[in-house]
Formats: sequence, C-alpha cells, structure tokens
Amino acid sequence: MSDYDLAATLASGQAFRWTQKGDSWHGVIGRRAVRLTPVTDGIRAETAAPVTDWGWLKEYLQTDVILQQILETFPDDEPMRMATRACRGLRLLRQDPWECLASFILSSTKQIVQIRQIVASVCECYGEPIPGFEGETAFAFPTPERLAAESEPGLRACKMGFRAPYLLATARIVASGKIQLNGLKSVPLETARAELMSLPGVGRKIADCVLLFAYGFPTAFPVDVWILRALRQLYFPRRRPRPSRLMRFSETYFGPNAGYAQQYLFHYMRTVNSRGGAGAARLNPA
DNA sequence: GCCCAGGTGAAGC
DNA sequence: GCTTCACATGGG
Repeated sequence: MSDYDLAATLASGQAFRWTQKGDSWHGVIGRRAVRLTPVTDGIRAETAAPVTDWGWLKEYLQTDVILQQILETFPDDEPMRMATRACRGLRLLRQDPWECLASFILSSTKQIVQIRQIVASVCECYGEPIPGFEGETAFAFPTPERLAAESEPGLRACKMGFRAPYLLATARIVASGKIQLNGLKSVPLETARAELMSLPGVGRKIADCVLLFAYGFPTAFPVDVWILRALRQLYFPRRRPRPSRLMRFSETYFGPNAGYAQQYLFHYMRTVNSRGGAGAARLNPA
C-alpha cells in the first residue's frame, strides 16, 4: 500500500473529521475513534475500542482499489499528467451518506479549515460520546433524528450561519424516512442525484460530492470554484467559457472515472498550482 | 476595511 | 432561459 497518500486523501476536502497529530491521523469513522499511521509498506490502524473485524475500515479507505487502473482511464493530456504526478497516492474515500451529505450542506462558501471547525462543533454539540484515545472522549457524527429534534437558533450557535435552516430541514426529511439515503446506492446516478437535489440546501455541486464521496458513483463530478478555475486555466486559457459550458465539457471529457480525475485536479490546484496558474501547462483538447 | 471561501435559492430581467 | 443577489462567519 505504498501508493496510498494518507495526508492527501484525508485532508483534501472529502472528509472533515481528520486531524494530524505527529505522524498519525486521528478521526472518527461511524462510532469508532481511529488512528492511522503511514508505515513503510502500508497503513497502521488502531481503534480506541477493540475490534475484531476490519472490513469497515477497508471499505472507508478503499484500500482494495487498484489506483493504477483508475489513472489509466484519465485523459492523456498535459494537465492530467501534471495532476497525477503532483497527487501520487491520492484516493477517494467511501463515506457514510448522511455524514457526507450533512457535512457538505455545511460547506457552502466556507474554506476547508472552517468546514472542519463547524463539523467538529456540530459533533461535540449533538454527537454521541464514544471512547477516544488516551481516555479522552470522542464524538460520533450526530444522527439525522438528533438534529431533526433541534431548533434553528440552536444550530446557528454552532457557527453554521445561514446553513442552519438547510441542515435542519434536510435532517427532518431524512429522519422522517421520506428519503431513504441507503436506498440511493442501488439506483441510477441521475435518479440518486435528483433525490439528493430535492433536499433543501442541496444543489448540483453538493449532490455530486455525496454521489462521489459516499456512494462511489465514478462519474459524479463536483464543480466548485476551484474546479471552474482549473478547467478555465488548464483547458480553455484563451477563451472565457461560461460555467454551463465547462459543466458540459466535464461530463464527457474525463472518462469513466471522471470523479477521480476531478479530485486530482482539485488537489493539484490547491497545492502545486495555487498561485494563479503561473507556469501551468496548457493544452486545448479541441 | 477588503475579498474570498468545495453554493443555494429566490427574485429580477 | 439566463444573471444578480442575500445569506453568516472567519481567514488572509
């Protein structure tokens, strides 16, 4: 598992509950506090409470995915070559749908560091206490039922601002059973996307994040400000295409694992290429 | 102070 | 069909 970059994977804006402590990454998966440490030929995993089965962790980390097979499906162009070179070992996680959905409702027009703060605050306020490391208490992500029982002013106290009514309303719909998140695993992409977008505070971008990071639909392609910038700078440097044009481009250009390609472009833009694209290679695919 | 942040929904043309 | 705007809050 030497082709697994824990730092890139856990801190690249897919999940918001991981913090680095020394060489290790601390987080919570479901109801378990987890500590992950990169070692020579793999990842050392520890849980605060003893476990016998590790299937849930392999599923979350997607360790069985053969990365090389994914990368081979990317477009053979200069931007993707640079992105894959810059993001070796970056993977997509497979997260819990509710936690992913709720977290991304809280993500709109927030920086990743701030999303982490808000999510941490929500977990401490409403999440169930679970055993953590060194005798500390950790917190599970709050259930939709628990949040559904809250009030809007209560949620606003967690610094989520105008996102509070969206999270509350969506929690109530999910808690009521009107939309069954687990049922979306086995329906077509377009159906799942439409169901998610029917929820308050969930538009195309957030729906695609959940489709990609929780359900694993490989062609879901979240387009945020970073991806718009990436597509403009790397693929249309001389023109000024509208977002709708770039959306259409992204739906066909990046192939069967477009979602993976998206995460590579996103991480690439935010790290190597974050200062406005100076020195970025350009290639017009048309 | 200013601008921006893994957007969405509603109102105005 | 668009384009524009309000929405809270914090970081650089």
